[in-house]
Amino acid sequence: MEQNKKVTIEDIAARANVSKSTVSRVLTSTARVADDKRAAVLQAMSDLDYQPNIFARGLAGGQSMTIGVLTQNFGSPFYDAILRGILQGLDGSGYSAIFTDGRWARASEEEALRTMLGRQVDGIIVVGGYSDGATLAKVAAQAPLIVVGRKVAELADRCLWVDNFQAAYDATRYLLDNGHRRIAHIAGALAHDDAAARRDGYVHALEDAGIAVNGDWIIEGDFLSQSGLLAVEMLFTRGALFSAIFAANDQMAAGARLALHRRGIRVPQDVTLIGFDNVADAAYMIPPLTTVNQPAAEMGETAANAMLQLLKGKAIELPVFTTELVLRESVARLP
Amino acid sequence: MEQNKKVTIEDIAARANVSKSTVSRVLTSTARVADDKRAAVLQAMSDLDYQPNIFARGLAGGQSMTIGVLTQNFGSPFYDAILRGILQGLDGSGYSAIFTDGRWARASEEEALRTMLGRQVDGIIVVGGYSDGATLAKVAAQAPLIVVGRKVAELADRCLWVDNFQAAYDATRYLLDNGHRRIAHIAGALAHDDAAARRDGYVHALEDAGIAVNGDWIIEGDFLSQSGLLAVEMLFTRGALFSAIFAANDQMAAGARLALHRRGIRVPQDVTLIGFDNVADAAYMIPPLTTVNQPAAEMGETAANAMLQLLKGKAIELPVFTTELVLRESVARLP
DNA sequence: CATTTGTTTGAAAGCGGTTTCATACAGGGT
DNA sequence: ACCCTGTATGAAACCGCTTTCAAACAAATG
Repeated sequence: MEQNKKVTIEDIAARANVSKSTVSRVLTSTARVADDKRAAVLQAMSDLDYQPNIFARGLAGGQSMTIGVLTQNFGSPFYDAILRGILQGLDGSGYSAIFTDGRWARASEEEALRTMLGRQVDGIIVVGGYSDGATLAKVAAQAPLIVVGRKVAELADRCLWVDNFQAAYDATRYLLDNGHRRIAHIAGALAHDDAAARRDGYVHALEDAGIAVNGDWIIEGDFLSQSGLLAVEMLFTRGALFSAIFAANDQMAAGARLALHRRGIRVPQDVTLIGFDNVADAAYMIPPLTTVNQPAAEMGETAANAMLQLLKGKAIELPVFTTELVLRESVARLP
Repeated sequence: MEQNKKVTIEDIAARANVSKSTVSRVLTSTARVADDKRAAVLQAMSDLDYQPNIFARGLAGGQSMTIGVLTQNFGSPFYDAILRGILQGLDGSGYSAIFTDGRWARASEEEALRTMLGRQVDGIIVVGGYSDGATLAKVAAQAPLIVVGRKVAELADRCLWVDNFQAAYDATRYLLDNGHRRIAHIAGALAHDDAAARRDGYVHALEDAGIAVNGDWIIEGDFLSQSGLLAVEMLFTRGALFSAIFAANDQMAAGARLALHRRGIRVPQDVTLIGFDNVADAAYMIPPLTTVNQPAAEMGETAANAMLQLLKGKAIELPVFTTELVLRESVARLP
């Protein structure tokens, strides 16, 4: 059952009465091969259930047919959606993805990048992360690089991102339009550019509406549910009398929701809640959460396709992804 | 910035005044090397920032230092937790993981397995999936194989699983102990062994309690939230007067929860709800969901470690993972 | 018919490591 | 001294495929 140990190109060559070279040629279709020989080779390959050895190929051709994906915090709904999109986009291309987890720590990220390079990946897709522009630029010099979910100044044309500032501004604006004036914000880890941009969007929307921003009403979380819960507790401790909360992501919104629930505060009748990301679960929160949609899977897929283009040596033009507010049931209109 | 194109073993050899062979020896530590030469080699390697070429190594040594992970439905919270565990377990071992998504379709699964084998992965970890035992056994003959989250008869000693029957039995039993007699079940896709086992556990618990099982009260879902919602609608359509619902996973429980919410039915005051998996979000549902915990990340990590053992040629002894009921706030005690 | 041009094909040289095998050398024993 | 062992090292073969290079042959040109 396993003596089919290794069928090599040579076996195929022998069976088809041609040389290795010819077999290789039909394999890579880099040169014209007479129809009959090509047929013979193909036949032999299927007869012997031939499977080219990726390593030999990689060694000789310099192509690994592998693209490395650096992700953070594997298992978070938003990033996973991006990853799924990447896998989807790579599907059928002959390229496989190898994942490494940077865990939101600069050191492991750089380590991960090194490993990938050492594995001769043909390209690298970086999803989020903290690694600085200079580091990424250096990596980009060694292999095609695409950054998704983040904007890096040094690599602007290789980044796939959404305008977090504008999205947060719009979300806040929506709250204002619904009559809310006392709006608290649960920010993400502010070391994140995304988190900072969202906070800024919130701040500017308030300012533009002529509302004084109260620093006490902005609590920094870490994007995890627990921090959303804690943030609400903190707000109460500070005596904040808010009518609405804008959370920088859905998970924190869920945490906030629970904190409110524990105090018997109804959403949206007593307090309005709005999230960010539109992860799958948001639609099943109680009540279903109004949130800002980021087309995560689509971004991942686009990243993969762009990478494929890059590998073919073509130029790429990255689209700007737009967010949109998904209206559900967690926002109340104030009289 | 990128002319360090390729530092090869030969460069190291030259710089350290030794032969390729010696360099290789210190690289793989397969043979004794004089201390001074070893030092010289090490020095040269760090001087030149040497990074061995994985492909050359794989070709020559037959080791790819890669382990393939076949997953399903990338992005589902439960499976992602397992994947995270795998990554964690592999960390620092020198092995990297390459992921492929089987999408819960037999055909793509087999396709994925083929690709992995073609990529000469050193081992394969299968997470869930439908592929039948015979297929997996065949794969196992070609590379070390570990199956997690599923029990395959042909490969019993290579499977990491939890006793779904017992877990479901216990969960149902818990409901019974709390005075519930009218318990509905939202099953997973029954083509899944897991889903079937959970359903059976539910059925047996009822029978053992002398309660007649009503087929109308068992609705088959597909493990996604939406199906949980639909299931509840279906139950109402069928006129089921249940006091509790046991959902085969947390996502369907969330869907069910929303359906109840829409009808103004309170949980747990009016209807009790219990889930399965204990995904991260379960603790943040409204109310926090009582559910069966499966140590997903731990299972993943164990799978990775077991794989590492297998690759070292050691025998493995897979632990049996136990589930436990996580008591939260979605279950009410009936008088 | 000789010569040029073009196309298909095979031989052979890598790609960068690992591993076998033989050699050189240092000790040990008698 | 002489032979036997044992060990560190280098030379060379090899892993399976890609790719250059040149040869062989066919067709086209004058």
